[in-house]
Amino acid sequence: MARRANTTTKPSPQDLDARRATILEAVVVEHIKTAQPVGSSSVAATVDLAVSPATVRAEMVTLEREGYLVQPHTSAGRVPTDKGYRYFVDHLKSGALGSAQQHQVKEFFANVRGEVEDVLEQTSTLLTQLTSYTSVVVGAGHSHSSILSVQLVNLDARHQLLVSVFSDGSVVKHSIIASFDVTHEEVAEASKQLNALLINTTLETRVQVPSRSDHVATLVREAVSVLHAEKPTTDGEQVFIGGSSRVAEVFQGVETVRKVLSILEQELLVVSLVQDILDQGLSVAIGSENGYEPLSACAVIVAQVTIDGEPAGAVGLLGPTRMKYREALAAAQVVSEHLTRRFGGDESHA
Amino acid sequence: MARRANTTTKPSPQDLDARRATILEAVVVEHIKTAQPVGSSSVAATVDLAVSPATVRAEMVTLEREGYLVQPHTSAGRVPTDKGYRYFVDHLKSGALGSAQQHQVKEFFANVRGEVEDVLEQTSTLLTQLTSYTSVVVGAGHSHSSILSVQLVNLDARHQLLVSVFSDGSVVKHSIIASFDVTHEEVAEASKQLNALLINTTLETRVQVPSRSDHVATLVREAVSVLHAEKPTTDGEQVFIGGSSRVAEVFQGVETVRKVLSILEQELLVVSLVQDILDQGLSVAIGSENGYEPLSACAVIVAQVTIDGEPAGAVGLLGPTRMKYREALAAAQVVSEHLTRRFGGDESHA
DNA sequence: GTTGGCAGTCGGTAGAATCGAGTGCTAACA
DNA sequence: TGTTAGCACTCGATTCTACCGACTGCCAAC
Repeated sequence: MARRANTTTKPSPQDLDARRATILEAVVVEHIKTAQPVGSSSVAATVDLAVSPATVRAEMVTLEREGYLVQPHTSAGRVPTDKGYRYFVDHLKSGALGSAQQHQVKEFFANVRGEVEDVLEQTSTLLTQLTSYTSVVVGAGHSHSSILSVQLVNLDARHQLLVSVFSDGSVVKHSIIASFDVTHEEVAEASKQLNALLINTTLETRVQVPSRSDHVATLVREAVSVLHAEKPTTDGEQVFIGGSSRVAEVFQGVETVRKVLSILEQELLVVSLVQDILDQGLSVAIGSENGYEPLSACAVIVAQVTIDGEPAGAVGLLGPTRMKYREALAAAQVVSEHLTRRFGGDESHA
Repeated sequence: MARRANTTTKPSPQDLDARRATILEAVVVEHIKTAQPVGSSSVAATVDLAVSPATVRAEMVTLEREGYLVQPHTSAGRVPTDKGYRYFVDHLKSGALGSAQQHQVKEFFANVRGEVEDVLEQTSTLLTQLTSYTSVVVGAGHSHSSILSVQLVNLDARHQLLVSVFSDGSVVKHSIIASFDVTHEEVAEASKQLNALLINTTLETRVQVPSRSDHVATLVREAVSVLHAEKPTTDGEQVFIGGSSRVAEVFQGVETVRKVLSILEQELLVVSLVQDILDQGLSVAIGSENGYEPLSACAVIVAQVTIDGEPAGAVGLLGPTRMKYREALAAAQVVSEHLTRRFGGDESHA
């Protein structure tokens, strides 16, 4: 399934001449390593093409004309464009994780305990440690889960708490403010009716609420409406971001750092960013591909997590366009597989 | 209560000579405004002391000797030290919020809806908008709250979910993995027993668990132990950080930005930072006062939120030592009061 | 005690000179 | 035709110098 990095459909990967491809790759690799423009002689040296710098130069002119490379200025080496990185990534043979890191991942998943949320949060830390990039872990919403139990609890006569448990193990609470004093008996009765009404439904199911105007019926109506009003938010998606300080390590300009951070602050935006990338069928979005101008200096890697074959979240990594794609892809891949295994088909989630 | 900014007890505010105090204040104000070292003539101009720069100079020498000011280098103006800021803050007449901002706060609290967590999170955004600094909102843990209800829910035969509702309106879930298949009847029975056992206790109460070895008793024991194991974490404290991107606006060095961000990433650390400051009886910690070396370029402002007179959280602002103390203090103060009012004595929390 | 005057310090900036990495072009070569 | 060596050229980066200007500290006069 992951023979090579998942690719695009749109910039049909019109294969480059073999030599040109080699040169492009060399430029990308070198630039990722050094962050400097790379020149023809350096390429000629690293690559086993047995050609002179002059020839490389000629090819680089072509590559530049075709938009894979740019010169920051005359008399500098070349730097890959987004298109250049794209080609590189599309033709990247997926590598494995270093064995130390593989060990770390195994170790981690063998030892994490706690609720799903805790695991996801810690996973984001793991990802950031593995790669030195900022990580994003998105947990799916529960809009498709069915309700296992709802319970109304009296905080005091005027305040009730509706606690709903979903089949995916998530628990949601909603405050209800009554316009009249509510007795414990009424709460208990409302709770009972709510259970009868809602168990095994999903948030998308429309239910028939009682139209009477007594206390209990009013409570029930209120509870159902407040529960179903859940949707407009991110429909329960959870976002965990790890290592935002890595942003400051990886970009040199304070202004870039600021822009990227302020994107990361907006969880809804992060969710849709990840979702957009997945929707495009990509596993990597490079520079402008991600659609957010402030992130044009970034590349984003995503890998989906599935439960019973259904998409149920994703892990992501955010770095500079000159990120270490192979390692980062491997890390995202491996971690998402582990998550899929833990929460997916089998029942062994601890 | 807030006639002047809450002060220290330790660096006994040995009052400075009135003129020196004026000069120090002028330096601080000017430096906060310009971020530049400020020179004697500039001070002489801004201040109504009717003295010449030379005199100011003489005083500044004293102030420097006493540790309130430093020169970045010979032939530069002076910059306040932490001690200088401390004096300034201790003698700051607390100002009011600008009327536009006052309006914004009122508006905000008139319109926020949703659960406590949502309100706190949005409050952190509000604070950051009011001040342009990074904000921290800490919600108290529920270790002192009593349990209103516990419920065990069957996810499947081997997995149960313990859902606990506390008197402060918080809801906590815990997964339980059974080593045997559990029937719905057993879960219901365990649930009943748990309620009998735990209602009106707090997490600190030790309870007598059944010692029998049947399924129900085992479930009950497991549930109680998992619930009481809660403590080691931050005992349920919630942290919301708003505007981390402001860090990049406010500090120029990427390295500083990185260090500060990586502190902010560690929620426990943030909680104890805030707690430490409150424990010292401070409302502002300047530079090294906060005890974290990476934050030595920062000042932290905190204001407590109380419920029924009991400390129940705090709001904080983090900026550079040259932050706009008056405005930031006012903002923190006002917001914390609004929170206190909302969640505190009266019953109007919507 | 205050002040004007003055020499001295030192960072910051502007300009010139230099360096060197890397290019594009061209002519020769296989 | 493709490849290569050679070469002139470009242009950012670095270094150096000179200089300016913002301050200070000190001192003598008020």
